[in-house]
Amino acid sequence: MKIATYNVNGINARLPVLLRWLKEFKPDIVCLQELKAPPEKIPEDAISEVGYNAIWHGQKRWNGVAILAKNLEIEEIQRALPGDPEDEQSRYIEALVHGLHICGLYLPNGNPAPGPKFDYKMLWIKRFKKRAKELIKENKPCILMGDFNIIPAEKDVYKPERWVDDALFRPEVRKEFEELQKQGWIDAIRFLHPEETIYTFWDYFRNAFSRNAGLRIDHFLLSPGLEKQVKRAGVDLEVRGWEKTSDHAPVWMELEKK
Amino acid sequence: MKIATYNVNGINARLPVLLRWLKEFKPDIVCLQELKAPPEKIPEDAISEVGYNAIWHGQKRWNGVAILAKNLEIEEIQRALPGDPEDEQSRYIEALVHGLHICGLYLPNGNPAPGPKFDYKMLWIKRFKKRAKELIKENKPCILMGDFNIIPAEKDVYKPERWVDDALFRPEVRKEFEELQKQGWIDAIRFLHPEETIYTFWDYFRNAFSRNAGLRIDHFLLSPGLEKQVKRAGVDLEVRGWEKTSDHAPVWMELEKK
DNA sequence: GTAGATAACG
DNA sequence: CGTTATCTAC
Repeated sequence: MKIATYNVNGINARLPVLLRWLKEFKPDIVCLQELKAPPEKIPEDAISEVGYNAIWHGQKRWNGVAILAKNLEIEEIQRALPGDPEDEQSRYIEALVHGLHICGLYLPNGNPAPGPKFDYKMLWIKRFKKRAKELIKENKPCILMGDFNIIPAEKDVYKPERWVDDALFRPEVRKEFEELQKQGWIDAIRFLHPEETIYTFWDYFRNAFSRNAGLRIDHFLLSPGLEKQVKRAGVDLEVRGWEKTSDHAPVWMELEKK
Repeated sequence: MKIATYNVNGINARLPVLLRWLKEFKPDIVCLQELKAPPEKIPEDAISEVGYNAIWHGQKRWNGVAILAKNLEIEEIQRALPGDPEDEQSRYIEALVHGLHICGLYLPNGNPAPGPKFDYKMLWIKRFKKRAKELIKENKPCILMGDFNIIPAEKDVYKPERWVDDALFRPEVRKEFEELQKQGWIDAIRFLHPEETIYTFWDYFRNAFSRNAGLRIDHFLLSPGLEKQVKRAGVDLEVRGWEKTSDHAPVWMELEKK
């Protein structure tokens, strides 16, 4: 069972790349972020034609998350992060797929920090931690996955010193990521590759990808015990090199049967 | 000697189509309109690579005219229509090419009429007639060519009754086109094809091209005597059917040696 | 419908 | 840099 997360940066602009990736890399369960399309403009038919079911939470211009599954039913649980009925941003979706509890998230970027956007990010994280704690208590296999917009540690960014004041790397944000792990969640990529330099995002500008000036901000957080079923994980770097590609690469992990 | 006029509707958006047309149809002298690009963004190198010299009069967003010539020198005469130093719109360019006096023009659309835009159109036409009269007096071979935004007669529009109040077809505008002809200028297309239905423009919307819901608004006006050298003229309809094409088709005429 | 400019967001 | 939306013009 191959599970992947991919910030597409515009599902319609990315459609050829997305479809090619689905066809060539065949992930079983996928969380997408930054659809940047209203619900009615999600290319459902094209996704269906390559064999995927899908549920999504889109909004007019920005954000937007989806869960795709290949020949598997997707049972939606909720499509909003609890804790703030006023929150209009479509950044969260939760479903049961193949007995797995999947939470797809697109955590706020938060820049510039400090400021209202950073405040929103911190509040969003607090709401998310609350939901994460509930899920831990359920004691069922669960994955929190998506674009966290959090660089967990110095080794997850090409030049840490340049990022100290950035909302993706500020100490209070990293601390929240640590606290999630203290709840019991396991950072799958780091669990399998404790020391390796692994990036999932490279800015479009200044040839960031060819210079490998990247960040690791797309993550899988596994509920306790699930790590025993994860033997392989990685980043589809090749996709980041395709024409008209996203600034993120797809990130994947393989889940073995118990 | 093949001479052509083509409203490209954005020279950069149209570059593949323009280059393909130049390579396949090999016009010797070309007037372009609606470059929609500032002078520094005219793709000079690409045009040069397919064998054309060029001069242009571009402006930031709209309008913009150019003269291209294949292996021929272009001697610029002026790049503004005389008569209003305040006029900022780049709609006129004049040059000597191969002994021919070429005036490339993009006459204002003028809609909605009545209104300031229509007033500007009428004033522009008056200035243009003045220059045209001067050119007639010079008694040298000269062609006024480009997008006139004038439908000369009922047979030049698919549904005349729908266009009576349009700035392209209003009686006072048609009258000005007639007056140009009274100065001595000869409408080359109509001279060769007195009765044929010939269109040069089809709206993008409502499948105007496939319904042949077109207009004839791109013209060649020949100085007296030049008509004897023109034996063939037409519209490159095929180009209007290409991918990412302009709403105008290229219009051409062939000039024989005396 | 299409193009270009601009603004917002990342 | 690059995506989407809005605006303007045609």
